[in-house]
Amino acid sequence: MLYRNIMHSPHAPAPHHDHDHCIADALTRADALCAERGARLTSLRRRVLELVWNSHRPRGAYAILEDLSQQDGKPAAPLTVYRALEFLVEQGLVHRIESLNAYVGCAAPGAVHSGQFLVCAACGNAIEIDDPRIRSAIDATAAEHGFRVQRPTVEVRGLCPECQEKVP
Amino acid sequence: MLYRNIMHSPHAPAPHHDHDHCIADALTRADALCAERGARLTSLRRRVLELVWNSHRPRGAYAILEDLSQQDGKPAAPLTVYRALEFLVEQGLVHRIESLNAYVGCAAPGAVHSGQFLVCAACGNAIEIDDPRIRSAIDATAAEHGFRVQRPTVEVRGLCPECQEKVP
DNA sequence: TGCATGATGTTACGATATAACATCCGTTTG
DNA sequence: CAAACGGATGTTATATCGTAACATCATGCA
Repeated sequence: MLYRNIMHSPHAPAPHHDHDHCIADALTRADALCAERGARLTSLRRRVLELVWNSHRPRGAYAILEDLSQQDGKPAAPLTVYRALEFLVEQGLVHRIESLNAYVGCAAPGAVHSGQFLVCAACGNAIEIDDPRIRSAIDATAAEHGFRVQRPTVEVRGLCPECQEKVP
Repeated sequence: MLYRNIMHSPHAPAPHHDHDHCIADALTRADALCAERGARLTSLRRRVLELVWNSHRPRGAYAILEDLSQQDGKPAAPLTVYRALEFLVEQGLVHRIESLNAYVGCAAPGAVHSGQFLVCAACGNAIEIDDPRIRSAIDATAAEHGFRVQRPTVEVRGLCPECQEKVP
C-alpha cells in the first residue's frame, strides 16, 4: 500500500534505484530552473550540487569539501563550499537539515514547499515530504499567537520502514 | 546579581514580568521532577539550568559557559556545560533549538509535549508551543510513509507580535 | 577595450562540540 | 569502618562547523 508509494517516490528511493539517473535528473532540473531565473549555476556550483546529490543522505559541508578537494587534487577552502551551498539553498535546489548541520538535494525544486523531512536515525536518509496538514497547522497556531511565519522547519527524527525491519 | 534579559513570552505575558519568579518556578519544578524520578539534579546542573533560564531567549552553550566561569572566577571547560545540558535535555527541563544551536528552558517540564517553537528572527525569543494539530499531522504523514517517529522537531522562524510592530 | 559586477581564491579566525583519560565523591557492601 | 563501585566532574586536546576581510579572476556589457 503506502509502502509501495514510498518505493516509487523520488523522495524516498528504493534501496537499489538508479541513482545516476537521480543525479542527472537533479542537474537537468537545476539547469532549467537557473536558466529560467537568470541565476548563474556556475561550474563550481553545479559540481557542489552534484556532490550533494551523491546520496540521499544529508551531507556535511566538509564532506563535500573533501570530495571537491580530491577531485581537484588540491585542498579547497571551506568558504568555497559554503558559498556554493548558500547559492543552492537560496535557489531551493538544496535544503539544509538543521538538526544535522548537513545539506540534502531538494526533491522538487521549483515547486512550493515548506521544508519538511523524515530523517532516519539509522540509515541517515532524509525523506522530503510536503504535507499541507502540517503546514496549515503551523500557520493556524502561528496566527493564533500573532506570529508572522517566515520559514518553518520540520525535521522528524525516527526510523524509516527499511530500518525498522532491520532493528525492530 | 547577574544581568538578565527580561523578555516577553507566552509564559510571561507582561513585557516586564517578574523573571526572578520565572526562574524560581523553573528550579522548583525541576527539583520536584528530579526527586520524583530519582534523577540527580546536582549543584552544577542546577546552576546551568538557572543560567539557561536567565532569559527566554535560547542561549548558546558557550554563553552559559562564560556565565559559569564568571561566577566561579575561573574558566570552566566546555564539557562541563555540555554534560549538564545533556542531562537537562534528557530530563526534559531544557530544549535544544536546532536551528540556533542553542538551549532554552522548557515551559512545561513533566507534561507530554513535542518540542515546537516559534522563534523570532528579530528579538530571538523562542515561544514554546504544543499544538496537537501539528503533532497529529506529523504522526499522520509519518504513518502514511511507514516512518516510526522518535523525536519531532518543529522550529518556525518568523516575527513575534512585538517585533512586527517595530519593523513592519 | 575597459569598466562594473558578481564569482572565486586565500588567509586567518571564531564558534560549536566531543574524545580520552584522570579524579572526586557519595553509596553500597563486606 | 574501609574497600569497592559507579556516576559526576575536571583536564587536556582535538574534531567539526562556519565566517570575516580582502585579493583576484571572469564575464557581460557600454
